[in-house]
Amino acid sequence: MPELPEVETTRRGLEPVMTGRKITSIRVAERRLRWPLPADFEAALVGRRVTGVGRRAKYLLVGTDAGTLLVHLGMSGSLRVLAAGTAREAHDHVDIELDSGRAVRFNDPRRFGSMHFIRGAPEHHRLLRSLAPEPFGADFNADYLWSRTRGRRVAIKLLIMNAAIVVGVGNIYASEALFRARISPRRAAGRLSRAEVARLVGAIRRVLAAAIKVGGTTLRDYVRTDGSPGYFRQKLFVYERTGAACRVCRTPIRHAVQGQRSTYWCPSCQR
DNA sequence: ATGGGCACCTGGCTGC
DNA sequence: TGCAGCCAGGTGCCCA
Repeated sequence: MPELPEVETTRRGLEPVMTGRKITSIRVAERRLRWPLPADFEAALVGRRVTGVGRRAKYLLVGTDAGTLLVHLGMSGSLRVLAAGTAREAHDHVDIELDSGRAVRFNDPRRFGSMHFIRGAPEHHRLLRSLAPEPFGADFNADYLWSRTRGRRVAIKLLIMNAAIVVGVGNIYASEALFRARISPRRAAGRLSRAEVARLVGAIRRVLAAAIKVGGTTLRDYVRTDGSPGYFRQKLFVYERTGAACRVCRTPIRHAVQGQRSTYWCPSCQR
């Protein structure tokens, strides 16, 4: 699902709805998420006041006066804002009801998503402490990516999807960023030139920013907090376009599997 | 350390 | 119509 642009779009939808509100009740229909919800999950959250909604990598961090609710959307998760009491549908697993009369509802058909309540500093949580720099952060730059690619034989596409190198780049935006940087996804990371590395840093930033602007990419399950889709799908150059004409040079887009994930690229534009 | 592969889960689509 | 097989925005963990 959701890569950084979809998670950031969700964050922006939740922030004005949740900040300053008190959590009046938590209704759980399914505890078996990627990690089962603990027995004290509801009690830990009820009565807490939300201080803000942040994001780290593809995680949402709902800050409260007593700890942080950590949410991951997995492959198929979404969070929607509804009136409290709206009838539940398939795969609606958790409702967070607020004192405004609204509810934030977690839906996730595949249940690869997760929720945790963290009492201490979230950055020390095991799921967050080893994460690489944010793509929009000053510490993600050409010097950094240059040093992290040297000596690496993995394909560059797999490297930029590695959350120990840079966070937020998933299967769609990895292919799209490499197209925009004119680099073949199959190149060994360590063989990229300095100029190519610099191009790639810029391309990752630009494609993620452009996707955030239009609410992310909806392929199947993802929706924004108001239920509307993201519109970046119309701007994809290569993802899921196997055999179609490259939008730049008309060469048929190619497909291959890397690390058990589909990769798409233009064999003419990308070298 | 690095690289490769599997597992978790449900639904939608294809082809026989 | 039924069903097997394959594919899908992620990532933690295990093995060599």
